[in-house]
Formats: sequence, structure tokens, C-alpha cells
Amino acid sequence: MKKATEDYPASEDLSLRVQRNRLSSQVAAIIREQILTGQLLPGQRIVQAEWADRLGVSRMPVRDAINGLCLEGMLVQNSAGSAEVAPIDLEGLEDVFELNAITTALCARRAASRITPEEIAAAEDLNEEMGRAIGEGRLQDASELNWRFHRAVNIAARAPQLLALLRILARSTPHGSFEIIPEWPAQAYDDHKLILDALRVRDGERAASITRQHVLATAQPLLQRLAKRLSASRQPSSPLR
Amino acid sequence: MKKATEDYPASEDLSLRVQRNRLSSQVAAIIREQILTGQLLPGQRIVQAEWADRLGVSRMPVRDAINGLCLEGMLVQNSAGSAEVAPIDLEGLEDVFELNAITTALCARRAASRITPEEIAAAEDLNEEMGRAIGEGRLQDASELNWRFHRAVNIAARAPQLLALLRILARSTPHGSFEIIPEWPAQAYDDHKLILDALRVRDGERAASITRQHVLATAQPLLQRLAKRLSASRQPSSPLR
DNA sequence: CTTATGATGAATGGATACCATATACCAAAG
DNA sequence: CTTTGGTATATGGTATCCATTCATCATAAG
Repeated sequence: MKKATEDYPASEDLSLRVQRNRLSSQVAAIIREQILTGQLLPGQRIVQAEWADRLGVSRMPVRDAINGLCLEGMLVQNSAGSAEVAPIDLEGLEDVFELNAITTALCARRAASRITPEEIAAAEDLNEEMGRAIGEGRLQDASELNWRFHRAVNIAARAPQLLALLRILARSTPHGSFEIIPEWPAQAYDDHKLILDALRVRDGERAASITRQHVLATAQPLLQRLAKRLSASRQPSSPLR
Repeated sequence: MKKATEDYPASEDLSLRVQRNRLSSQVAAIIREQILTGQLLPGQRIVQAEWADRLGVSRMPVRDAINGLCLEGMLVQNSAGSAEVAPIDLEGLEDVFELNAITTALCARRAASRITPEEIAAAEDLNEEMGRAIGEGRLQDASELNWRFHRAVNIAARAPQLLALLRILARSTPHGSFEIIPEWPAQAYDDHKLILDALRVRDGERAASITRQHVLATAQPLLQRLAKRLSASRQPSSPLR
């Protein structure tokens, strides 16, 4: 049961890092969500005190959230330090999707040489469970399991820097492929099996290439939905601002 | 002289965003530096109060710095929230270098269609000034000008999301190519001219491909230096931990 | 002697109050 | 109409304080 002294002060198991819900991350999630769904438009100022009231917390977690969102590029700060929603460049977001795919692929490549049989088995379990969820029409669950599958592979790459980037990339792009692309869940299930096959035989290049395409496939529909949402909320309020 | 009312509440000119030196970013820079030079080793705990004393500031800017460094992946937080230096995976860092090159290349591609003649001229000026600095042996200045050249091109891409990613990528990797690769300054000057040529004729693909190779070329020497530093500081202190 | 249990200490996220500073806004003066 | 100057506002930072939570250690039980 582990030496228990201090070979690894804390980071003994990166996979179970629960990230106990800090208020700041909840606040960040809310704001991020509103930006990616067009409820909060580029140029909108984000005032700490306002959001603090609105959400019933103090200024501090809001401040932390804003700082994080600035680092992610969702907000920008003007010279005075006040934050506003960053302009959204759809073409640039396309590039971000591509980077997301590339980074995930790099993780898969590293994972091919580093993943353990147990981890492969665990990932396979997740995928099979996802398959069942899809079969039973539980899309929400399936989406969650999909997320956990990819996370499992990414963690198996044992590259903390890549993992951090991936987190940011994932947060910078809209989600919901399972809900808006009817045939995607089934496709995802099959793709995952191919990825697992490649990992099993430690074929990093193949794992990477499949992963890249797999992730990239969701980009266009998601971007189109975002574009629609953005134009939909831009029009009614003011023609051009 | 601009309408001056409120066409653009704040983000009127992304290029001059001065980022007035917040204490938190200074603190972050110090810690980051110590990690990337091997003075602060993976596993080291970062205690807010300690660094607050040491640097003569309050806990808050240290806290902000730690939060930022966690997002960047330089630190990891254990379940209790206490932060420690993330394990450095050199192969993973190699991937980060590649991502840096790819992202910079994507920026160059976007810039090719969006950059203005004035911006091209400004970038060219920077490169020429860099050439002079190199000729006169002012490596420090040259390095700074190199940075500004790339920044100018990246900003011309007008993709805030990419810019944010690039900032993180740049911070995640070691620097100093001008100092440790004797022939690099001259090479950089020439590469920059090629990039400018491609931008001038709006050949995005060529600009991207040159940029990618240009950035990637510095990876190996920098990684080797980091590897040396890490093993150098790991040995004397304690055999394995 | 080893394992389980409980208690203590340390560090964090968060709340609150306060201040100096720098910007944005607005109104009056040229 | 433009410029100038003053005021209000929001921010980063400091200083405390607190509840929670984890790590460590000592003790008790097997």
C-alpha cells in the first residue's frame, strides 16, 4: 500500500485529481458558458462587483475567475485592468480546434509508448459503457463517458504540460457534438475502438492520426452552431454596435 | 483621430496592450524562471506565505501567480489545494515546442491574409534593427527585437484566442536561443526576411511553413540545455528526491 | 511490532474592509 | 466643436479573520 512516507509529496496519482470545486472555477465556468453560447457578447465588460452580487459570492472568486479567463483568452483586459469579453474570431477558433486535435493526437502518440495494460482496459471499459449509454439513448451520460475516455488516454501520456494545454484548448472551444451531430455517438464509439487497437500494439503514429481526425471531425458543426448563435444574438440587440 | 466615443470600448489597439506590471505577473515570472532554470525542482512545494515574505508582498499576488502557473501547467495542485512544481517531462516539452511552432505558423497563415502594408513595414523595421543589433554584438537587444518581430506578426493575425495560446506556449518553454546558438541570430534575420516576403505576397502556406521550421529549429538546443540544468541540480542536492 | 485511530497543526480558499491609483466620464470653459 | 479639468468608478493590493481540509504524528489496540 505505497511507502506512504514521501516519495511523492502529493502528485501520486494524476488521474484522480478531483479539482475540488473552488468557487472561482464555478464562476469561470458560468462566464465561459455564457460567452460560448452567445449570451455574453464580445466587448461586454465584466465587472467584478456586479458578478459577485449576481452570484452571491465575494469579489475574490470572481477576480480569480476573471484572471483565469484572461489567461485562456476568453477575456481581455484594457489598460486600466477592467476586463471585457474578447472578440471572437471564428477563423481563429477554427485554428484552435485544429490545435486541439493536434495536441490530443500528440498525447495519443506519447500514450502509445507509456500506457499500461490496466489503463487500456480501463479506457476500453469506459468506451463500452459509452456504447451502452448510446444504445439506451442516454446521450448525456454518453457524452460524459466520452469525455472520461479521452481524459484517460491523455493522462496515460504522462505529460503534465500537454495536459494543461489540452485543458485550456478544451475550454476555449464549444462543446456538444453528441447532441448536435446525430451520427456522431456511434462514430465516436468506433473511432475509440480503433484508437485502442493502435495503443494496444503501441503504434503511436496510427493512434495519433486516428485521434487527430476523430477530434477534428466535430469542429465544423460546432463552429457553425456557434456562428449561428453569435449572429442570432448580435442582430436583435443592435445592428453593429 | 478615431471617433473616440465608444466604437470599441477598450480593445482599440491590441498591439499596444502594455500589460501594466501587476505584482502577480512579476511574481509568476520569478517562479517560472526558477523552474525553467532548474533552481526550483519538480515536487517542490510552493507555499503562498513563504513567497509572500520572501518577495515582500502580500499573499494575494502570490496566490494569483500560483493560480496562473497552475493554468499554464508549471505547477500542479494536490487535493488540498497546495501547489508544487509539476514534474517536467522532457519528451512532453518537445511536444510543447512543436505546438509552439505549429501555433506560430497558424498565426503567420492568418496574418498573410490580414496584415496591413503598414504592419509589414513595421515588422521589417524591427527585423532590420535586429540585424544592426546583431552586427554590433548587442545580443540582448537583438533578442528583444526578435521577440517584438514575432509579436508583431502574431498580432497581425488578429486572432485573440491564438494569441493567448501562444503566450502560454511561450511561457512554458525555455528561452535563450540567441545566447546559446552562435549562428542563430544571423539565421533568424534571414528567416524573418523570408517570412516577410511570403506575407507581402499573401502566401499563407509558405509563411506558415517557414515560420514553423524557424521556430522549431531552436527546440533541440534549448531542450538540451534544460536537460543538463535539471540533471545538474538534481544530483548535488539529493540522489533521487 | 504493526496497524488502526484519533488529535493537532499548517495551509488554503474565501469573506470582508480598506486604500491608492488610474481610467472613464461628464461638464464647464475656451 | 474642441479642450481641459474634476469627479466617480473599478481595479490591484494589503491586512485580517475564519472554516475546511489535509498531513503528520502520537497513541492505543491488535
